Amino acid sequence: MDFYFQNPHPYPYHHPHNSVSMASSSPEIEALSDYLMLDDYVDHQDSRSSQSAESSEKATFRGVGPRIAFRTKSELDIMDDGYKWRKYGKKSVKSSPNLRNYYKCSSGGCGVKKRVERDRDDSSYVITTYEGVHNHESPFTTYYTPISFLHSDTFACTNPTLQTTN
DNA sequence: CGGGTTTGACCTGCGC
DNA sequence: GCGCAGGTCAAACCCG
Repeated sequence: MDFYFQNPHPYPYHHPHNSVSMASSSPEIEALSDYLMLDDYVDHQDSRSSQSAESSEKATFRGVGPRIAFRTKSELDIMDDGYKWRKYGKKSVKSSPNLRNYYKCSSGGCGVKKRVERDRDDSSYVITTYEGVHNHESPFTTYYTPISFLHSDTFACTNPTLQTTN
C-alpha cells in the first residue's frame, strides 16, 4: 500500500462529541496524529510502508472512489464520524497482528466502505480507511451543518469529491 | 420485530 | 493448477 501523510486531514470529522480534527475534549481521543492519503497512482514514495507485507496488500481493495486513511490515537476502535456504519466482516491480516474490521455505510444506495484496524507498530493508534464518496449528507448534518468547518482554511477539503456539501 | 453484530464459508486475485 | 491472503456474504445471533 502506498500512502503518505498530510496535515490537516480534509475529511469531515465534525461530530461534536468525537471531534477528532479539533481540540479533543474526549479522554479517549488524545490527539489526532495523521491522516493518510491513499492513491492508486502514488507509487513514487514509500514513506512508511517499508515492509514487504504492506505492499502485499494489493488491489483487492481497489474500488469505486478515493481512499482516505486516518491514523488516530484512540482507545476506541470505531469513531463516530456522523455516518451510520454496518459491520460486515472481520479479518486477521498477515500484515498486522491486529484484526481488521470492515464497515459499509448503512444508508441505502450508498456504497461507501471503511476498514478499521490498529496500527501494527503502535496499537494505541487506529487506522481508519475510507473508500468511496457518500451520495448523501451525513445524518448528522441534518441538525449540524459544518459550513464554517468546510470553509475554513484549516480544514479545507483538498479533494472535491469528499466535500459533503454540494 | 427490526436493525446491527458475529463468524465461518465462500469468492477472487495473485504468485509460484 | 494450487495455495495463500484479503475481501465479502449471509445465516444465526443479539439487543433495544
